[in-house]
Amino acid sequence: MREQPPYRRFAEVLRSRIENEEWKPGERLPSRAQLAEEGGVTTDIVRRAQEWLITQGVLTGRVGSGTYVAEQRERVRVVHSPEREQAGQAPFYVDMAALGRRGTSESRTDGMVPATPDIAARLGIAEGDYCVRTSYEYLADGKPVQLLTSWEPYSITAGSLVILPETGPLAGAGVVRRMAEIGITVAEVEERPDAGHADADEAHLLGIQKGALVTRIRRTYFSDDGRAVETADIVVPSALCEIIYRFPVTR
Amino acid sequence: MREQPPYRRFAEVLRSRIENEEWKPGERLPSRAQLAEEGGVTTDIVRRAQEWLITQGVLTGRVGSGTYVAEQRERVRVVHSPEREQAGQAPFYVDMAALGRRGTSESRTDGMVPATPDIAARLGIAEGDYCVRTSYEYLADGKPVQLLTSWEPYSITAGSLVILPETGPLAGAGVVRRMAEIGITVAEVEERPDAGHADADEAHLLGIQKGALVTRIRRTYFSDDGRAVETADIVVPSALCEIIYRFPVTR
DNA sequence: TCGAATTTGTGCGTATGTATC
DNA sequence: GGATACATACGCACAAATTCG
Repeated sequence: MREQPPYRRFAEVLRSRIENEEWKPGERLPSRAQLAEEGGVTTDIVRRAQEWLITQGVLTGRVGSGTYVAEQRERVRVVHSPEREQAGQAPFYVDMAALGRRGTSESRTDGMVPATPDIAARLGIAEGDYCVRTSYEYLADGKPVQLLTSWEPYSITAGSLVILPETGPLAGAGVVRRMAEIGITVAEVEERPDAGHADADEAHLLGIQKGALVTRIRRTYFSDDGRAVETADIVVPSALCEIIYRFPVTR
Repeated sequence: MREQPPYRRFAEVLRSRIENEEWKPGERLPSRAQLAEEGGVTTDIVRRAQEWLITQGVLTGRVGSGTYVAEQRERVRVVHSPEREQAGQAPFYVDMAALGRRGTSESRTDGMVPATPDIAARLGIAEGDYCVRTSYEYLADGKPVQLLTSWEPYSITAGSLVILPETGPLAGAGVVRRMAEIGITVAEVEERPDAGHADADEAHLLGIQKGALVTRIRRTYFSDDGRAVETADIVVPSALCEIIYRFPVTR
């Protein structure tokens, strides 16, 4: 085993000082100049050590302010299972109720937008066909933990009371319940998770570091006649949410 | 919108030259010195541009050899659904059969190992209790696409013929089938996907870039009496595999 | 209210390491 | 074994954001 470079050695020094609670979660570390001085290294070594610990989730940096010990918020467990989908409310609220947390959301319907090639393929409609797009920010105990953007084909809900997902008596009821209202039975759900990094906007909305690991889920609901009735992009930050799929092994 | 830095501008130059098929997938680019010369930039700008395109999946670097246009292999679709689990073979082979590809695997049983705290918690056994650990490398048409390490409590399979997963007549049969052989009914599966990066070993085994995005799945099978009978760590590289969860919305 | 000082973040060039041919 | 090519580490300069007087 070869020797560790200076910045990694200094990172371990910082890590052990944090583990000894010299600085507690949420507290600010001394400036790079001070740490470099007392550690007998250059400020650049300190910077790289902090960079490394930031990617490890030990520290967080705030430009112009300082470097802080990361507060490890408990990860919210969201369980994706057949049972969760059948409740008369959006899946996220089912999860929060199960955890004894207060689940809320802020939504903004962007109105009708033409389908991009990707969205058209996922919904099985023609490119340019209109969809109702809605953006959500899901909060657990008031803190954001997930982002979601959904698209519904205009042709399905046109003229009905549920055309706008988050207005009227069925706000927050979830796709399954809302579609049932207009005579459509949602029978199946498909989720395609993929690893990715948070962009600047997502990081800002979620209160996490830019570039932090996220799971992006492309979810599509299908009716009993096989038509796609809704598709959504879900951003699940690894630091805040734990995703669990649970289903039976049929026999 | 502010101006792009030089390395990003040069990255776009390279990207457009690749899109114009000046260099085709799998081909080697000129050396950094040559690209820098003809582009009127420093070799460092070329290096950063290539680094950026590597993270974007456009290029791959091979130390000592050169920088190559990435060959975008078709992503293998692995569908995690209740139905897939009931077949009498390992889930991966079911996927490959559905895709018309040749699914194979290489495995190595490490024998009995004491359970780490994490594994013990997942299997509901005491820390230090013995498990049979087995490592797999799954191949599609001979190329590696997934890594898997499984742990089974020794207490469950002790004395039976299925104690070693990949020997005997039930090699490759999958956990559900093997447990059935010793009178245990596997009733439920739980999967916890999380975003991550490939370490050097994983990258080497999978033939991908170190640090490439992967989804790590912690999978556990439960018997009908609620006991955990197997748990596994699965590494799914984003560039090679597309994960799909599909299940009914029960009613 | 505003501006200067402080602190973190980004970009770049050089030197060195390491794998390949 | 030498030459070549990419990868890593480091130091410096400057930009961006915040803080505080």
